[in-house]
Amino acid sequence: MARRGDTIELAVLGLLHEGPMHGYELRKRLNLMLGWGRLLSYGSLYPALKKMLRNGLIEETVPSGPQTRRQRIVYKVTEAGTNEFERLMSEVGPAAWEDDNFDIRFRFFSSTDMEIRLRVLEGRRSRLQERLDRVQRELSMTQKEADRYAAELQRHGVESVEREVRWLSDLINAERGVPLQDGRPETSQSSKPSEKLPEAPTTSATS
Amino acid sequence: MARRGDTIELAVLGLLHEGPMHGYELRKRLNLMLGWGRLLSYGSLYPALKKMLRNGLIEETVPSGPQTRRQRIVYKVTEAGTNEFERLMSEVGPAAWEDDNFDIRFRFFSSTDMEIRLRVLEGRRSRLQERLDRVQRELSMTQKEADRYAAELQRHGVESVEREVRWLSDLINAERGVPLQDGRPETSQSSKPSEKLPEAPTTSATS
DNA sequence: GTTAGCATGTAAGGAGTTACATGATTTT
DNA sequence: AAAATCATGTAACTCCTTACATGCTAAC
Repeated sequence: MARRGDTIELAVLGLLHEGPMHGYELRKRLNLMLGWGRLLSYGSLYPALKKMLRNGLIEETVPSGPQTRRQRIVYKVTEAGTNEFERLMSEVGPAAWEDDNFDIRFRFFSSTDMEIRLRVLEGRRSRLQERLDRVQRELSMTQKEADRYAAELQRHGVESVEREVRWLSDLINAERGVPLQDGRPETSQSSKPSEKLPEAPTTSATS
Repeated sequence: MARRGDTIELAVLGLLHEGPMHGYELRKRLNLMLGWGRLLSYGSLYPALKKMLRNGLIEETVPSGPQTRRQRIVYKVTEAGTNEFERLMSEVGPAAWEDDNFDIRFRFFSSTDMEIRLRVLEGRRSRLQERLDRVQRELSMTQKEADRYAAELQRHGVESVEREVRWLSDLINAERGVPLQDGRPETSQSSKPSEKLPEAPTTSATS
């Protein structure tokens, strides 16, 4: 389970956990956090919502009060939905450290406990590290890329992934409660996540 | 035209331009440059090659010399393929600055002239800038994101895109022949592409 | 001899985008 | 009055991934 397709589901469950919402609103929020890349289309959001309705993960209510705007369908999580959300969030396998999937999970990290958080963070880090190693290894076997643009692309790519790895390391240290950690002094100006963000409510919302 | 699906086609044409190759080899190289993300599967490469064969963009030859390994099918570009490659590379519309598409184009920048390069680079930069503006605007409307992880994700996302924008700016300056440019002094340690990489062979390889 | 890597393919299925379709409400 | 934004949805299509299927060669 937890294949790529469950990404939207996880995100929707997480967002609805913060309060009932209608589709349009959901899409806007999703686009704000989803990968900074492509936008989520209605053509994939609404069918996903219908599917979740069928599976009983969410409920729809059409508010009959004074309608400011057009009829809006407000969704909220059911108990089954909460269970499913917790189940999905506690999956720590490879699927959990895929790009989009990781971002969503991270966004809702407050809903899991530290153990899960650490596993996901470390999983993602080692996945990125592998990628880096593989590229660097294969790069040394091939000739030094005569083309300047190809070389620049490669350099930039490696640098980006390295930054990402440092970011993850900082987060892992913060989770473990390491206040600032010495680290390698030359790269110490890397990121330093907002505060320290260690300890956090271990309670997963079981309302 | 130039929808998402043409990305593989463009990449294959570009690579074969640097010399004939068989599928397995092609895949390896593609994976080295393609987005640093997901790997390209055989299930999408081989069908793509077949399609290009049908369209006459490439030719296959089974080398009958001493076979070290198993039978390998070596592909090379046809004249039609070269034309198509040049046509694709000179498209400067929005599709050209999509993530993967941009990377591929950049990789083969040597095959186009500076005007095209500048348009693609600037297009991508403004696309990223838009994204940044939209997020920052919507962020100021919503409350300040109470959740620490949500906030951290946002911060990191913004920072990454900002870095990308600086990278593109440096490249644009380099293209224009600006040696180092003053810029804002605090962010001057940003990237500085390998050399200056201005001028480049305007000749597109016409076999 | 058996595992690992080279090498090429096909079939089924999933996920999401594009384009279409509709209509209310608010702002200019 | 027009344009923009809110709001929900469907159908067709494209693309890619997964899993399967095959078989050679090199290394252990």
